[in-house]
Amino acid sequence: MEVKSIFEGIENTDVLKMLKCFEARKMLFKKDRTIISNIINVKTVGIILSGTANIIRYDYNGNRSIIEKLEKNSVFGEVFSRVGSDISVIATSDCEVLFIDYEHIIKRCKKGCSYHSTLTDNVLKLLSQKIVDLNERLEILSKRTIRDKLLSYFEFLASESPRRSFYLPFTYTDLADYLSVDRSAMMREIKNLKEEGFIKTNGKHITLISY
Amino acid sequence: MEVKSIFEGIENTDVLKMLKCFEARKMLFKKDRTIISNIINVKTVGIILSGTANIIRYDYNGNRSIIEKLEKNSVFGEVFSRVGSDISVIATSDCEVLFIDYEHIIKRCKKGCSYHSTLTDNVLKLLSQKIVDLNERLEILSKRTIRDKLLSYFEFLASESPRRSFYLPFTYTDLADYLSVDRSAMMREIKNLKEEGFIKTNGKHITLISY
DNA sequence: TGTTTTTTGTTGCAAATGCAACATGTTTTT
DNA sequence: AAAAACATGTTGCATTTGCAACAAAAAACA
Repeated sequence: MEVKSIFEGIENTDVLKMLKCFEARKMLFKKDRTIISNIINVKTVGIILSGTANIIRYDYNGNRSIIEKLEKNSVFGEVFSRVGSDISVIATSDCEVLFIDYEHIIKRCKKGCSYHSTLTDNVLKLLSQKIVDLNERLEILSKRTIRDKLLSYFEFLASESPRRSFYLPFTYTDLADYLSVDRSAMMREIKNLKEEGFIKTNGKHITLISY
Repeated sequence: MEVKSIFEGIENTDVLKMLKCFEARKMLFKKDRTIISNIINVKTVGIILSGTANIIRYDYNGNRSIIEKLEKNSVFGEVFSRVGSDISVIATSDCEVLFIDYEHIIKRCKKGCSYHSTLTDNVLKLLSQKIVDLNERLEILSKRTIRDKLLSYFEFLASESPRRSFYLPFTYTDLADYLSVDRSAMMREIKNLKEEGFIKTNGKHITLISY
């Protein structure tokens, strides 16, 4: 079910041909650099080949929201956002990004590249995965209280690892932006959760206590 | 860019052949009936052919969340949700739904149906559209206050119509569940917005005032 | 290494929100 | 047409949250 790479099932030699046919561009970004900003408005899809990045947005109050965490094989682009919403994508580690024009993916290749349809299938899987991720995020944000948002997200992180413990994949400051809540209020709630025996923390290592 | 239907670009006679090849099932649902519930766990994708539906979830406090509003050509299914999140899809009007096993869409057709790839392209577009919708929803839910959530959603509705006025596509009770906030608190905030001259309302008809 | 920047941890206070409980109005059902 | 079910509108009050401001710890940098 999982697709390991957008090129899965395609021979290396064909990959190179395809990249040319698609006019794909591979670019490198250093940590903290902007990958795309709201200024660019091309129908281009980006695929993270290595490294990590965040999709972020600032509202008019200056509040930052981390819309999405991107990692290897994550897909992003203006095509997926409504016009008018100004988001940017910032590298959180050095990354390699492949850009392909959306039209090349959507339209059948006139030259009849034999592997085009394999790639389309792979993109389909990556998009499905993205939908799963967005739904996960929605489930968290639709919780009404900070406590429930925290527990919901922690539960998700814990489910990824065998024990009920895990490392926070970002700083507490970023976590607040990811949950769309005030940081100090979130810290207060984390303290409450500790005092009430729901969690234990040691820096970014968190353990869920099952009563 | 917009795909009008999952069958766009495919001849009527081919559509019928394809439906057979895919083992697609068309089903009818009366208003308020459950289309899928958490009990079913098949890797099946549903496509709304006509009518409307909501994806909803109840949390352990009994709070209902409207996760997503589905209309013609909307795509939904368990494949798009993380396991363990128990969502259901409820028809909000009589609807026709087409079910296709995810595998049939993802995998190349061995029989070489000539139009299989056209359908894959169409599904790709529908999924892209779904991602746009989910991002829209995320943008709203990531707002920190009820006021900002309301304005953000109203702005979206207004952008769809030429004037800065529109009809709420659901009841105020449902709106609260869509924004994931308490209904009475939301009503209070709507009153405030009216008193402060940001909006005018007449039942479900709302006008944004541009100062 | 020492300096600067960022992150974590905390608190008081004002504002926003959820909750409970109603009254009233509207729609659906029998 | 009456009854039942649902939606809208409102309020007081307790709780939660955001905001501002600060100290201490940790990390990044020069």
